Amino acid sequence: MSDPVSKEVPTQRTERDPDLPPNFVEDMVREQVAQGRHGGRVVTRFPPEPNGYLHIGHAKSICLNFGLAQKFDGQCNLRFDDTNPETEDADYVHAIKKDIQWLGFDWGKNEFYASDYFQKLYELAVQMIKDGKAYVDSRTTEEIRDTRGDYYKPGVEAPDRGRSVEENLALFEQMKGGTLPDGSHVLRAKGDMASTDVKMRDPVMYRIRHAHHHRTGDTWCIYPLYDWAHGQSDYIEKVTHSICSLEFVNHRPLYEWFLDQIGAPPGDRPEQTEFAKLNFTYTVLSKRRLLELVKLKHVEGWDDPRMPTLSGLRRRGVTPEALRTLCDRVGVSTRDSVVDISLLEHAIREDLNATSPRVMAVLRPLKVTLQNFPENEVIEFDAPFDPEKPEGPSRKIPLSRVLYIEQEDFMETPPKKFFRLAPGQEVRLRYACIIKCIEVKKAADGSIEELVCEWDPASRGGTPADGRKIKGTLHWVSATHAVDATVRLYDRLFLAENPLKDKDTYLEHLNPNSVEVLSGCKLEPSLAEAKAGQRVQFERLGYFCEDASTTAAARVWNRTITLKDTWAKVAGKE
RNA sequence: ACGGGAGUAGUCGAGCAGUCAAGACACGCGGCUUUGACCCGCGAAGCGAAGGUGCGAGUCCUUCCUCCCGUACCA
Repeated sequence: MSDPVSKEVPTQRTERDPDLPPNFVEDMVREQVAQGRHGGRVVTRFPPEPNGYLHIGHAKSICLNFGLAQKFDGQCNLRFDDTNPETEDADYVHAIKKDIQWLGFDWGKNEFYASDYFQKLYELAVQMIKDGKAYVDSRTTEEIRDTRGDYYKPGVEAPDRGRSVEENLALFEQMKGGTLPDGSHVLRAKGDMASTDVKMRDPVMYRIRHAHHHRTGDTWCIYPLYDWAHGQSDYIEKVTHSICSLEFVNHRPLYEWFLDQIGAPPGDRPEQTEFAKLNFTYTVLSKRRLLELVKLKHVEGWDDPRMPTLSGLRRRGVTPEALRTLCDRVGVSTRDSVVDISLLEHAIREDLNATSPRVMAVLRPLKVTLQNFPENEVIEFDAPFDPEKPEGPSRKIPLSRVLYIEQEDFMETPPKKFFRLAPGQEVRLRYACIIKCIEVKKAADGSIEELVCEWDPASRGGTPADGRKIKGTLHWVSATHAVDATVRLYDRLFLAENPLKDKDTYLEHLNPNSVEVLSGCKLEPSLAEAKAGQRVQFERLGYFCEDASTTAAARVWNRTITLKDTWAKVAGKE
């Protein structure tokens, strides 16, 4: 991440950035570092499970964890929490790594996998058994569940809880050996079946699963569960700050208890801190739901531009800078929150506004013939890519007798304050000249087919010679020079502000018009050379990004986001 | 009913007993404009409730209310 200040003044890097909201995690770490806790070290980790794609919610965690490491000269490990081979896959590993890099973070050599620690975890578990702290329970899942009790009633201890160390050791060895069927036994820690904290009622540490693991293959048939694997993995990696989302607050006592059991020294072990994860209005952020959208083909894949996944946002044209800025702005707290999607949209527009070249494209063409413009003549106008820097880079824009304007920029009987084209009205063609509509040609069905206009040769460049005021300025493209393209207009995927209000019917809130594909769009000729991934602003329309599927013969652009449209708001009220 | 979290404007979110309760987005009004964009002004809007302790309370105490999480051999 660009952080010129910390590079120039490294000694101040741990101070609060006055331009950004402070957050309690950073404040906590700063204080601990000042006190010399963990020897002043800061080691965080981002622990994705490779069973789905990363989404914008993960971006907050990534920014927090990697950001902390940067601010405090520490380290952030990328650790794949791959303890459930039935749902995980190497393809996800690749996608996740690509997304993190795209977001702008680098884990260097610190790429780890929970599966790297299977042997170590196993040895730790054996020690637990030897210490009389764990036992093999040979009942069914149902029996175990039925005896766990509930919120008001304590659980009852398992009959197998009293097995001897030798018997437990032998049984656990058999579980690992591969001769026992899935589900026949589990290894449980001896917690407290009477605890009011249900999580402490003899938590399961290992289960038998004869499943192929994407990294360890068939080496193991017993797999550790989250509560056992996660904390110990943090400890093995010497993580100092294990930051996770609010739903894990309930796990913290167990997290600490397991660390106690394996003898992790109180002064030198990872500490779990929870924060509120990111949620947005009109958005669904849960891997399970996102997977569902993909499988049910409501979208075209994990990287469909309508998806809130990092790969979808990338394809849509959103910049990593915008996402990082957004994460900084929303702050970090312990309060369940749902951020207004407009905050994201603003961050996207803000960055794109500062970085996108301006070009012209007509999405829904309306033919305009300049009656008094000489046939076969072409006039080229110089137009800067950044209108705020007129002397900067520019391109030539050709004007000829026939051109296209946007259909919605003409109205036969315009309402008040319609600063666009109408019969008898004048309007400016951006960077070119003033034109006046003198005739409307219609098809047999009454639809408008073509506009006949007159241009004012004395207004070259768009400035009328007599200084008369021209309120409206339209974007346009010369017909003979236009580059044809397909443009996909994206809108929000869900119509409801809170699509998951009723989790069973959330698909009913899917926006049937979340994508509109327009073909025959007319791009200005400078875009003939554009490459996939190129981001631009089509003036007066919005920010667009050339899609990965584009070819010279079939150009495809995606609309990242529209420009704010005050006129639409005004017109909509009438 | 049990355990654990959390309540500051429409949405996020500063504030940690003592200026008129930051800032951002959204919203409204106005200005500027060869993008009805950007930008620049201005405005409306808030401490979940009730008690209590302080000269003084979002800030401390008590009670109440509301919301979230928790009984997976998922993470």
